[in-house]
Amino acid sequence: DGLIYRGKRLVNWDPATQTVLADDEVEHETVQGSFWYLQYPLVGDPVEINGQRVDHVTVATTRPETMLGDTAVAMNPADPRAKALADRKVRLPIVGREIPIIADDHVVLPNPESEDEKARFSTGFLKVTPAHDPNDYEIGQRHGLPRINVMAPDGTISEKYGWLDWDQVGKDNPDLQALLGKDRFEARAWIEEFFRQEKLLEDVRPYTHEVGHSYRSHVPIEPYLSDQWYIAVKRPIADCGVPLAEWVSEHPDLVEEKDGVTVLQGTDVPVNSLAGLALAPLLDGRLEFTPDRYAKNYQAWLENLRDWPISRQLWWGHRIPVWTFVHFHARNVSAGSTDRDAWHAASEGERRLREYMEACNLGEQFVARIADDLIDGHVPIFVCSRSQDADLALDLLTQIMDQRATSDLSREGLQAYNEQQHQLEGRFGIGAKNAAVSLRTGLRLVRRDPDVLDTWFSSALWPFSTLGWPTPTPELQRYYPGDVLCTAREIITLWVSRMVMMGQYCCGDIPFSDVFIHAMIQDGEGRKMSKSLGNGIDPLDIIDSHGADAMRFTLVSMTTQTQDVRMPVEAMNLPDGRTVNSSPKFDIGRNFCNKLWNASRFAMMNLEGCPPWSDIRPREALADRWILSRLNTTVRDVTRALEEFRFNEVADLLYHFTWDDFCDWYLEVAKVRIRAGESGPRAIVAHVLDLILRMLHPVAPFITEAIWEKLNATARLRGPGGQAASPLLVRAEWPRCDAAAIDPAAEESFGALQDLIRQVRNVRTQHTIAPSKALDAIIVAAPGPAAELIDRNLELLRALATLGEVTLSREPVNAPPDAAAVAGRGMKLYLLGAVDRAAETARLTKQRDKLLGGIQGVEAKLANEKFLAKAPENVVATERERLASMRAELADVEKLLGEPGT
RNA sequence: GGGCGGUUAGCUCAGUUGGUUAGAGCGUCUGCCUUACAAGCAGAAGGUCACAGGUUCGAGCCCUGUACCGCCCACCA
Repeated sequence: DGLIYRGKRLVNWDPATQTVLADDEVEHETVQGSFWYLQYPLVGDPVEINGQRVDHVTVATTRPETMLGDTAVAMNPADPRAKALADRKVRLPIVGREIPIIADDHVVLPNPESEDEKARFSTGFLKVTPAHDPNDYEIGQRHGLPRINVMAPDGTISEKYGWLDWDQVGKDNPDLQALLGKDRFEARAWIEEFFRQEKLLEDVRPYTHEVGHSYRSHVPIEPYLSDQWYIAVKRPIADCGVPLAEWVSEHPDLVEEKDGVTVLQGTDVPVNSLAGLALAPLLDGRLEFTPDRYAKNYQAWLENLRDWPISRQLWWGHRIPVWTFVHFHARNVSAGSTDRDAWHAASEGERRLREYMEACNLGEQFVARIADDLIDGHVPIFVCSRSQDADLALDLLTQIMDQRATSDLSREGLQAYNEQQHQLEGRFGIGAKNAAVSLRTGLRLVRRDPDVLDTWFSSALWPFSTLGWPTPTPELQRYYPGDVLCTAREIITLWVSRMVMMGQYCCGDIPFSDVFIHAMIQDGEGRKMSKSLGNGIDPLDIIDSHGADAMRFTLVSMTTQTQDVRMPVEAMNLPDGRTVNSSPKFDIGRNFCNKLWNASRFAMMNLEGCPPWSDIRPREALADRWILSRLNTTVRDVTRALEEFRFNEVADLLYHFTWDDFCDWYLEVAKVRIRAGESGPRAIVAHVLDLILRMLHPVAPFITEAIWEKLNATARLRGPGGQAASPLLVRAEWPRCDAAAIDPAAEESFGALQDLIRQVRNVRTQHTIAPSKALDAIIVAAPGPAAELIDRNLELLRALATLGEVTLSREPVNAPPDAAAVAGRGMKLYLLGAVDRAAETARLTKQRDKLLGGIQGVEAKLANEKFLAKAPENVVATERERLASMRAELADVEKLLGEPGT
């Protein structure tokens, strides 16, 4: 579609790894640098400005070493000195090159008072180095300045990479000779020293600024003139495979016409450009981010996108499927010929190449493009392969050979290589490498492009290339598009946007509809984890120290909607003797997995031969109704949290349901009843554990799968529809909430029992009564529901509160002497034999004070007429009820305080 | 320079349209090897919700401002 082109541009060059980087692969770091003030002498007579004799201009720079490539000095046309100085020339020190003073609006006028830091540091004169600075490149284009590249790709000073006037300025210049081969930072020091000695260094001022660094090597980026492949991201595509006409008519509010092009509203992004294809699904709501604030990042980036350089000078990666040809015209177009001749020859070459490819039935499968640079005085023709037929496979094999040093090849390998070369020549009628020019086409294959694709280009294809694209495989049809992408915010632009872009372009649809952006883990001090700091955690070490499920559970429980989470890092000794970075955070997951395992062991010990869950009806026991109510509430809430990407809530809900409700309460109740010979609790234990495992499986896959296997064998589980459960948990159905099982009355009643039990336990602690010592008790409960509740659950109370003889009285009784008492929800419990009066008084007093505090608060609220007038009725009613119940409770407590026992 | 997130118990973090006396895990204190589990059980202590204003009957939550920590984006004179 003509979207890929080749261009000589200033790129972000990493001199350490010697590759180009995209804009978003550049990391900006604050650097303590300097401003150097360099004097460039005027050529010819001095000028008078405001009565001052001026024989030089002073430029300010943060990078003195680039002065070797200066081709102009610029000043603002509004500068009062411009009249006298514009169109004069200066002589560049060291180099001796005479360069013009030009006028350009870009130059910031000096102003020591300004808030703009640049204005404070500016002298009004800007050295212009088009080959080594992006701004200067622009100025150079505006003024037709030469681009003199003074550096080699490794960042050393070199005359070999485009130092256009080297023959004039360098040949007999000992200073420049001395600079050759010096690293850019050595050259900086050398040049500073030169200016100092020549009394041309006016000043050096400290300056803090942002400098781009390579995300790979972390060395400062060098803006470098280089040939690279680009993708045009805002170029309209004639037929982009997406039904855009309908989309435009359905979303008139999202588009506008600009210069005859349909662009997205408020942008210069054509709807049928790559950027437009990625942006439209966000604007129309098909693509959603969670948390949604990240959508803004995505949008802003795409709206301001510049063409994407996709070639990289690396070893690993998809090799760019491009061959370079040049055409040798009969008239021997060679060095010295005019551009026009070269272009003509290339057009001729392209025509003949097309003809030739058509004759070989390859015409449909290749695209040729003419680029604007020369090879040996010839305009090259780039051929990009699009197919995977036998001929191309042959090429590919050849190219794989190319990538190895010949010395690495075995004799057989070398022979095979040569054979491939011959076959290639035979098929194309042209030489593959060092081969003669084809007489038939006049074309010479110069080389296969040695570059590879940007890793993010390859990664952009991931959602469909992994499924066999472009072949319409069953996998592709089944799994593309997908649903959710879960990733980190740092690659929203690098990866997410490119996947959407390529998915739209190549498959006509977005690869996923939801993007979940999780937090980034930092160390305990809020720093990014990094190899150089040594504060990172290796997941494989955590698997050794805590286990895979423990790690996963902990990470899920940390996955909130926030931007960062901290994880304290601690060294830890492993049993095998290694010391690794770990974190106490993972204890959460480990302890929980352990708890689950132990609870399952208990269940398994009791489930042999238990009746199937579906046979246990009706379920009358309070504890059963309670745990089933809690279970179904949990199913409902976990499902909802999962659907809304609130992962920490999923982990939290399951943690507390499993540990608090199931283990601490229901299993304790079940123990008592199972020992008493009841079989109901066994089936319910199996059922609850079953659903816990199903819900927990995504968060702790290994341990749940292992337990499930045993549980299934023991308890013969059923699916929600009553059918036999899948033999593997990973394939088992997600539980459904049984709304009918949610039972607020049961939760209320069981809550009352829990309250009572907890209070008794509290009394025991306060009175330092040995936990094993059973105490007798008298419970007073009003006839009706309260008495029923106690009556039906006496055994349970005895077991969980470690009580001995328990008497239930439906009538008030006189407080027994030497009894502690607890009260609540219309019940009173006298704990006989708790004799510590001081402790009892302290406990009850504390309870009373707490109640008094609460009552005061509510009373104040209800005394406020504005509250009564303006607050919703139900809120007022709730407050009234609260007050009543707290008063009743207070009355009980005060009565107990006044009783002889205390 | 532009944008965003955070500041809640000693530590790490929840807190869903503003509505009981703000929660969890770890740590701390007390007592327990109770035949699933001491990596556990039971009980307890611990908070001026960063600061200053404002809106409201009512603010951890909404608004304004300040401070500090951190992240992202932006062409390095």
